[in-house]
Amino acid sequence: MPELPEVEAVCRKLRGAATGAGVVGARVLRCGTERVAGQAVGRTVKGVERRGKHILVRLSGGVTLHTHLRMSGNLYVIPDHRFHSVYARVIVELGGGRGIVLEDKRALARMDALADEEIDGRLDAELGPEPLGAAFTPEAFAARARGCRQPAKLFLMDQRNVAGLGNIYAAEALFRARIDPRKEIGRISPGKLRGLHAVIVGVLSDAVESAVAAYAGPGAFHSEENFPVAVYDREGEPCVTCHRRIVRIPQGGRSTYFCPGCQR
DNA sequence: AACACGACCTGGTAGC
DNA sequence: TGCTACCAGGTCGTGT
Repeated sequence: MPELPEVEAVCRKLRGAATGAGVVGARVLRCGTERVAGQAVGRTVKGVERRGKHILVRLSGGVTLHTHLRMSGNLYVIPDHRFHSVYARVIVELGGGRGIVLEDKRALARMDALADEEIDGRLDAELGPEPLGAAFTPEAFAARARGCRQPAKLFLMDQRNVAGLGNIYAAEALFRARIDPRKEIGRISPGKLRGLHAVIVGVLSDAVESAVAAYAGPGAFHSEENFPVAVYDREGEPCVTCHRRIVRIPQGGRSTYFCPGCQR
């Protein structure tokens, strides 16, 4: 599920619920990383930050709980750490009996405990600018794209170019910008590239709002009631603009959806 | 260096 | 109804 907007919703909820709480224990269920227990206990939650799709729970003493939800993870506070879903993978026990639970049906999500500098340095090296941050300017985006041979969709999915876009919002942004996902990013006109930059910001801003509104914690993640998806998972349906059928093609081992009429 | 592809995991569902 | 096959909002490691 989680791309930047959903991860942002998770972070905001977690920040409100966990900031100030003390960590009194940690249990790694099924599999996971043992360092969480060793490094986190006895510290206090100072805050929760997001970088791309990564969640950073800042603890006292310069330690960060780093979580990536991958495809199907979720992270939220439960009132009693003894009562958790069968899909819980890590439980961080908080003072007062509450708990932060990392939950994932597919067991792909990861949590680890690291020194602040270590995780910050790693993410800074791996990730491009925050698309909703000041560093994500049209000029920086164009500079990154210049000379690049990647198809537009793969370029957007690459976290080194923009941090936080995934399969859905990359497809939606390309639809709004009317760009064929197969088109080499370096061959897109400056005007269209500027338009793409703008719709990335627009799509993600809209999606953050709807994700925050829709995200309840356990279970419900979906923001599609609020965020209208034009092409994603709509193979064969008529395009909302030109009524041609949406098609699905494989790209980088994933499904890309687009309108062959509008996106050129 | 750039790309394709399988691996990681398990659940949901379309189709027979 | 029951089984199978395929698909999944992400990333990493390996091989070409």
